[in-house]
Amino acid sequence: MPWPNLFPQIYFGRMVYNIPMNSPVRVRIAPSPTGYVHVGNTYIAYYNYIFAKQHNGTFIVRIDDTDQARHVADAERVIYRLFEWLGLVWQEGATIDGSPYPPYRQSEKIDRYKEKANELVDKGLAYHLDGAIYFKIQPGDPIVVHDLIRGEVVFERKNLKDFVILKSNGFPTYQFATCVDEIDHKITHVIRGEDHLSNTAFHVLAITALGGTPPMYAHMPLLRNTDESKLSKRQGHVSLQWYKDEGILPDALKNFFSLMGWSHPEQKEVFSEDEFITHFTFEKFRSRAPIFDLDKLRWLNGVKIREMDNEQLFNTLSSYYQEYDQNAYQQISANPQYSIRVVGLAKERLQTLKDFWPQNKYFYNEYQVPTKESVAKFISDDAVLLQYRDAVIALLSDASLAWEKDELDAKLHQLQSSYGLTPKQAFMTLRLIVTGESATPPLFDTLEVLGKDTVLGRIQAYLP
RNA sequence: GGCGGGUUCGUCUAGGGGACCAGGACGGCGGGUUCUCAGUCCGCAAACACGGGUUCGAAUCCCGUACCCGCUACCA
Repeated sequence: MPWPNLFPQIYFGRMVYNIPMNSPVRVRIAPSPTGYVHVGNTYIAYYNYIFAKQHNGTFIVRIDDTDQARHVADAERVIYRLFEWLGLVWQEGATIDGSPYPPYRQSEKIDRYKEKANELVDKGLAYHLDGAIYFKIQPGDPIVVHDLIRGEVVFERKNLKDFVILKSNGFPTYQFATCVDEIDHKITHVIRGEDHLSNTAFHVLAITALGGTPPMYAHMPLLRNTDESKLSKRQGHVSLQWYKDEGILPDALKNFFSLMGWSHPEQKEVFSEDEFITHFTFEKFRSRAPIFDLDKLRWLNGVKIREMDNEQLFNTLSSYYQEYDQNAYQQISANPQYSIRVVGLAKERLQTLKDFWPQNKYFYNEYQVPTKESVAKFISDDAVLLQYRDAVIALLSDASLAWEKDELDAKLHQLQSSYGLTPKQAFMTLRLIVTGESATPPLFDTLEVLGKDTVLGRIQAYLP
């Protein structure tokens, strides 16, 4: 058994406990299976994932389930499913066969923690008290931890108290289990929330006492609500599931995460994950806790939607509705070629995937005849309306008319002026009758996509 | 209370002694495009927490103060 390394090392002329290692990067995220995935943890998970990817390292998912009371059945699967949705790919964990340092669930290594705690007792570095095991803070120099984001953080030992590593019920404390896992999993960089910064002195001490080399740390700021409090369930949308349900794209969420605390060297707001990876560095990372701004996320989501080509977007919408709305899914997927054209028109008006169906269902079998009052706002005289309607029917029924937007535009404009109607009167009326809506894509594009049969059918069926 | 972290437009941020009467983005407001809603383009309002230093010169460096967050659990 190697004697533990109890001494700090010289780094940049100072005694620090953690020094950069030459070994390949290994990072981890340690979610608790509570039944939902917190968006703040996801933010941190993303930076772990990015950092690993940037260094051709390993991203590990470890399940932090020592807290039996909070354990929810299936909750672990929820984590994996949502991480997969976001595109966070991990290389090691309970789900990956052949992962080299199992187990990856803390609940499966309770004996290991116990054994390690007893080892520290044997070495005189910890002691029994009231049935628990305490780690002894030895007197000595201040503990200097090098943090990738905050620089050197100094802890005086006199401000530290002996801490419990093994509870009297035989379970390890979170603090201790983490330290053992950091060593067992050969973690080189711990990227985690700022709420753990104060405890880092313990971690560094415990890891050193256990014979390990403390990893590099990066303590990320905690996301906040609009009132600047820590992002909580009560106020914001903290569940990752919510973002998925709303129809936020993984790319948009990730791009948004990368804008919180970090900024692109060219001040770009919209960029890809690959671009983020090529430019990212913790040195330029702000330690201020950002407020999660849903408006900007929505804007970004709209931009990402518009960046997709029509077919790609159609596929994305199709699988979204397959999960969330069977009726919409059936109708959208019944005729992909048609839907792709609809998507082309709908695209510029979408902020989220969820917006698509309510905004565009009149392109399918969900047409609602407009109320008399809504049409009367544009043409109030029934006789005029009927005349105009019949003229439109005659025009559109003409077999020699090319069913194409420019042609429709030209011919319908001719008709509109010959009837002495303003463009607004003529076209809003038509829009209302054909779509049932007052807000749609440009009228002639809409007519073209809807097709002659549907358009004529709806106009003919309309009675003032 | 002690300890640790933080503080530039409402929000995300750029900036790190003179290039800053502080730049970009979201949101807001106004306008152009137009048959609506969007999109897009143009423009406007909007910030260096406070007080002392250091300096010819401070958003930037130093010291205090205030406020916010975290830790201070046999929670994670």
